[in-house]
Amino acid sequence: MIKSDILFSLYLYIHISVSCVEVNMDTDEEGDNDWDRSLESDMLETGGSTDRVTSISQRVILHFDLDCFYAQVEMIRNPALRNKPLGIQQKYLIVTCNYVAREHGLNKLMSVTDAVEKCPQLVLVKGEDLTHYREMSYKVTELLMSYCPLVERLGFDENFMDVTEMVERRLKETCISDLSFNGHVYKHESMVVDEENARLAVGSVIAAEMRQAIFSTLGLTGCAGIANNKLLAKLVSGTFKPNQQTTLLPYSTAELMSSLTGLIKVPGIGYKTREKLKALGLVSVRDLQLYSLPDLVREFGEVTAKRIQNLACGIDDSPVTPAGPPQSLSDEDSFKKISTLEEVQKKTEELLTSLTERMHKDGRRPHTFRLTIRRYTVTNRWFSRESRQCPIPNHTGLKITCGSSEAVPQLLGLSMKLFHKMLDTREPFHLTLLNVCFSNLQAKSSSKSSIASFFTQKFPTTTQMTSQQQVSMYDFPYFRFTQADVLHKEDKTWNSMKPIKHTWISPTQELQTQPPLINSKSPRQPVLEHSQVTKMNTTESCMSNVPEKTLCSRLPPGVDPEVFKLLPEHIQMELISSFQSEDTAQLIYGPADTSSDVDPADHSTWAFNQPAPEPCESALNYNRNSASHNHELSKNLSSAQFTVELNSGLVKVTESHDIPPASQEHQSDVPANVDPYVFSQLPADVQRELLTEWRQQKPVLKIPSKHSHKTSSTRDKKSAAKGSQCNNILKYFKPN
DNA sequence: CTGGGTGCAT
DNA sequence: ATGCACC
Repeated sequence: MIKSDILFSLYLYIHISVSCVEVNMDTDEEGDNDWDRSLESDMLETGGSTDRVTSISQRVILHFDLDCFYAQVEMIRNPALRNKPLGIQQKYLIVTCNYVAREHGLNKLMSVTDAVEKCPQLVLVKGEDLTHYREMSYKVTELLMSYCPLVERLGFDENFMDVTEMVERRLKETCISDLSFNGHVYKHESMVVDEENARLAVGSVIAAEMRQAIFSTLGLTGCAGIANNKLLAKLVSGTFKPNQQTTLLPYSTAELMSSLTGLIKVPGIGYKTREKLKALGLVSVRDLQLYSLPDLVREFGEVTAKRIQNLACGIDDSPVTPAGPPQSLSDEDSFKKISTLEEVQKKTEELLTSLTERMHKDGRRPHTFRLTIRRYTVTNRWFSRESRQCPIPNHTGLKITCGSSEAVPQLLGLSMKLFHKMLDTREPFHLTLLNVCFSNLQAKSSSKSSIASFFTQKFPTTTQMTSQQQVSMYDFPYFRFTQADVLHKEDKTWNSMKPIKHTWISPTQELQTQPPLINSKSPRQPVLEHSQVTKMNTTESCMSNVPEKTLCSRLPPGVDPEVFKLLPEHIQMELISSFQSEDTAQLIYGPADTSSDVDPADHSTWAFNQPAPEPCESALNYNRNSASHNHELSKNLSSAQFTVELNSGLVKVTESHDIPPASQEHQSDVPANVDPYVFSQLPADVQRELLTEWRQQKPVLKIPSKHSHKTSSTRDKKSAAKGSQCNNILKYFKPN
């Protein structure tokens, strides 16, 4: 095979010249195609330089994206909205809408006018108050964290997870022949699990379990993407919507990237960057992949240039940075016009009142206050926010934390001072936005010396508690149960930990008998041996037509562009990646892939991935029968009354006051910091055990952990900073 | 006239 | 400290 020879010489070239890539050829199995596979799996991820550079070093990253999140929350709060077209309105915009509305042609970020024109029956719910969305959002994050602490939030409705370690653990106790992909595999109707893709397959199973957990405990559906980095996981997660999941195999990366219709679709490239790139003549993802890096550096600086070009190639070694409590709390409102000092005062006071309340509930003390305005200008009515900030005096800070009503007037005084720093009120002004923000939040120091407690938190004396997240986890009720329970049953080691799901999410047989989200299809779908699969994809995706000049300028000396051109895209991508100094990659592509659209006929994995509009029946039964009548869904979300008024053919739904929570007479034995619903869902024997423990007033188990992430050193600083506050994260996660 | 958040560059 | 960019 001529092509084989060409590739092999290239492969040798790389081994000789790229020192950071150390593929161990000796351990490769024999066979003609091994070189090919090595390139694929071993060269893409170069992030862990100390790791063995094998496929093992590849991360497994999940991205979760809840379907039309605000709309789902409102439909849970008021189930009557389920089968109506529903739009969530902020000011004049429909920020999101449910899928019934989407059938009428509605979409995100439409103006109310357009939306109502398209769908006169549209039900509108105001969504400017984010309280319920924020609460639900943190419940989702917390639930995911119960599986694995490496969860990063992106906005309210997205979460990344690094489940690499979880996958490794599971892989050890699983036979590859027993594995199958759960959900879709990008651009594949079926995929046989082999050594190369086993980790992603396990990741897809984990993702499905977590989606199921989110659904059965919170009633929310969403999509998931499974890939080797955050960028790709996020990009692939939306391939099948709603309520489905998709796995990206590494060699499909090029195809996924070239399916993007514009640079703005690349997460990390936003409006401004796109405009700058446009000025350089770069419009498509491919344009950016091919562009000269030095020129890009000239425009963006080295760091950004490399980053965005890598992104265009599907390369992203950014770590999953665990969620902590928010680092700032802010509240804002926008409006047509505010032009008098009185209006400013009034609006600021409103904002401060709610913000201060939130801050009080948080428990931490803010040390910095910021006021932001947006002025109306004809030319740039777009952006241009201006802000001034100042330290919060001690006496004010204390009043915020303790909930004193004097806090607001004091802050209002501060606000007006800041306001006058920005604006000469003798001149006329026109504001369209006000924002107040608390930042520099510090956990209130306990009776202990603050220095001492800082150190005990930050540097646990022994190997115990290497992860800052786990410190907070012990204060989180769910974790007390589940981890203690798991440890009792599983011999007190983290490594043998089964997914907490089995003791927490599905405590009853009932729940476990639900139609699983898991792939019901037979794992046996033997079509091709691995080598055949590889070969097939190698030959089918050959590229051509790359401008000669570009090629020559990008390739290292000694590599024949003609030869290089013959390589499949994904190989090229990886090769060029390795040619780059450090971790930068550039890519040479063939003509843009025109088949960017998802094939609607691809229902290969459809059966087990159907959208599930309602939480499973037995979960509902269970909730109805639960002692508290006070489960998550009703307690936190279904407690609003709605009044419907007809208004010029438009149904407006406005929220009235919340119904007080149901009584909790049956939970008298449960400590205040324990969620009765969660408790009620535990197996009876665990309940008894816990009750016994509480009666004896034993302290909650502290669980020594040898759990430590290899990435932790790279973000020690950040983790440490969050760690000092992490006792407070439970304020956000704690039910109720 | 989206709201609320994060992180980086300067 | 402030603005920019991003989701």
